Amino acid sequence: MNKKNGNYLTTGEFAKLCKVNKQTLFYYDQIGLLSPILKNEKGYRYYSIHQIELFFVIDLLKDLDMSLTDIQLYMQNKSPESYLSLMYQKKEEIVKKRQEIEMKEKFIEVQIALIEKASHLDFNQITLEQLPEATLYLSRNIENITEEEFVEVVSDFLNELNESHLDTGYPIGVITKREQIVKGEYTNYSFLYIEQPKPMEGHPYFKSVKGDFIIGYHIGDANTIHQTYNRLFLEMERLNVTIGEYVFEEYIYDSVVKNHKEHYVTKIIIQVELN
Amino acid sequence: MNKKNGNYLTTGEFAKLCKVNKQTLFYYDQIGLLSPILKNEKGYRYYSIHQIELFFVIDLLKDLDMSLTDIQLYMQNKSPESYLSLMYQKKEEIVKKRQEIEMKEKFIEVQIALIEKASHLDFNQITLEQLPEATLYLSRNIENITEEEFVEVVSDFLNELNESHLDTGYPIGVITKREQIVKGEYTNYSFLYIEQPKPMEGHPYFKSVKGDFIIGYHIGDANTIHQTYNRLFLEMERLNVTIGEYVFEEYIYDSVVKNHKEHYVTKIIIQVELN
DNA sequence: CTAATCTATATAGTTACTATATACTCAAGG
DNA sequence: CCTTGAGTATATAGTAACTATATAGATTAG
Repeated sequence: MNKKNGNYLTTGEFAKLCKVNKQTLFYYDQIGLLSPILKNEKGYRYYSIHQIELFFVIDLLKDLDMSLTDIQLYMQNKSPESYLSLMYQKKEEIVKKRQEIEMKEKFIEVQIALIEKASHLDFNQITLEQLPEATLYLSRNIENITEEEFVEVVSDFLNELNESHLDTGYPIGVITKREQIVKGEYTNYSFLYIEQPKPMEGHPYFKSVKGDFIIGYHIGDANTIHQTYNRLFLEMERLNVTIGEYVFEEYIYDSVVKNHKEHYVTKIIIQVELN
Repeated sequence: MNKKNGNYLTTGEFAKLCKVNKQTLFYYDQIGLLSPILKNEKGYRYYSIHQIELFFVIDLLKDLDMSLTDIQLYMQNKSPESYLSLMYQKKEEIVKKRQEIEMKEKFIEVQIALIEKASHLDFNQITLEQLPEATLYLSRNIENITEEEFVEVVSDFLNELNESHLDTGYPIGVITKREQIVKGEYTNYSFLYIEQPKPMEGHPYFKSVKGDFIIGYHIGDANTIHQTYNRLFLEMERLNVTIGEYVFEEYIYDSVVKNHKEHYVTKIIIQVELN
């Protein structure tokens, strides 16, 4: 019996249809997950085209993070009823997975937009700008907070971002109050924030900002940031503006795109009042 | 120096934020992929919250099937430019991935609908039904075809299904011509087909069917199907209808939901002419 | 009839974790 | 101040699901 009456596929052929390595099919046969419908006396395996549907289901379940052991467990006791309940369960999982993919797609788009924008900036320029309304997703207050509290605030902050399907890709920024800045306490932050172009209605911790801002860029590690603040203060004096309620800092280039801290770039946005 | 001035996270804390095993972070540090920004004299690791963005990028790239070695290769020579081109490339990949997920979601929905429908059928009933127009995606002709040609036809058939983003989840059916059926050659098929509720315009190999059909179900292995055909012929005689041009066969229950061939169910749809 | 190409089994290697064993460090309570 | 329990560290072994390699037999094309 070689290849029988036509409608049979060898391991190599079946592997090609499944778009998978031949060894994988040997492996599946070995563990008894998917065996050819017949083996001839020489040990040659022959698959039927209908088996591709079973392979497709296995592949789907695997994609949905089901282990081969668990798949086999299902396969050993399959029935239309158990298949149906499995599919209902996997339907929920795949919806979640699709949403995650969509968030990641959005993340990539935002990253592209941000880096494109950054490449057109002159980091030596200090500008006075009137900014339109922008919405920021805020963390709880982090002033004079303990170690454990800080961890919890950050944890809640990031989890909520995830669970509410908010936009990701924007950098985590920090907000410092005027009183800290004038004391030279540049790292005594009050809030963390992430920009949200499309905020969800009725969600807490959103802050809208607009008005006049002095914008400058600090190149280098955060511990030399006072130098850049001093340059900004000089410019503010020259322009006859005074510091407003809040200062915002966000990374333009960080460890994601630069190898050395000396090349990191932080955008500093100082709220100001015109006199 | 323990935990420094607050804004540092221990390995365990950072792991929790990243939703990942602590060991994974040790491993990433070991291979130099993501190291904490500082280690104290006791070897304790301290991460900054900003490092979560780097972790997120690593996680994203990993999700898009990039190996840790390749990610590291990128990380060793990163720049805004290379990051940008990487993101453009990954954007294409994630779009493809989303489409695949969407197809699989559709597959699950179709499977649920089919099994739900099947559970309401009486497999002993033979019915004469007038079916509305249905569209079938057809393979090339497979009559008297060689082994290699058959493999290629099936391969092309399945590939096109995939590449054209056609609906999946419907079973692979077979079409047999009247002349074969009357000779008792029930396995000399002419085409493979898959139902397509929403066919794409201008696509070749689509066949629309409607009219009168005798519908019955064969329970058991394909090699005993002649028995069911005989039952169907008797019923056709009783109803005074004669066999039309084509006969369609498709699995209702197969190896995906049943363990034994004796429990497989094949739906047989015989085109008929009323007299 | 022979060479190229397929098939098979057996075994070792790989990736990215994951678990375990052992030891050190630290913060909190009695 | 001491202890206890939780956290940290390293080193090493184990795991899942392949994937590659080596060796040998079978089949097919010219």
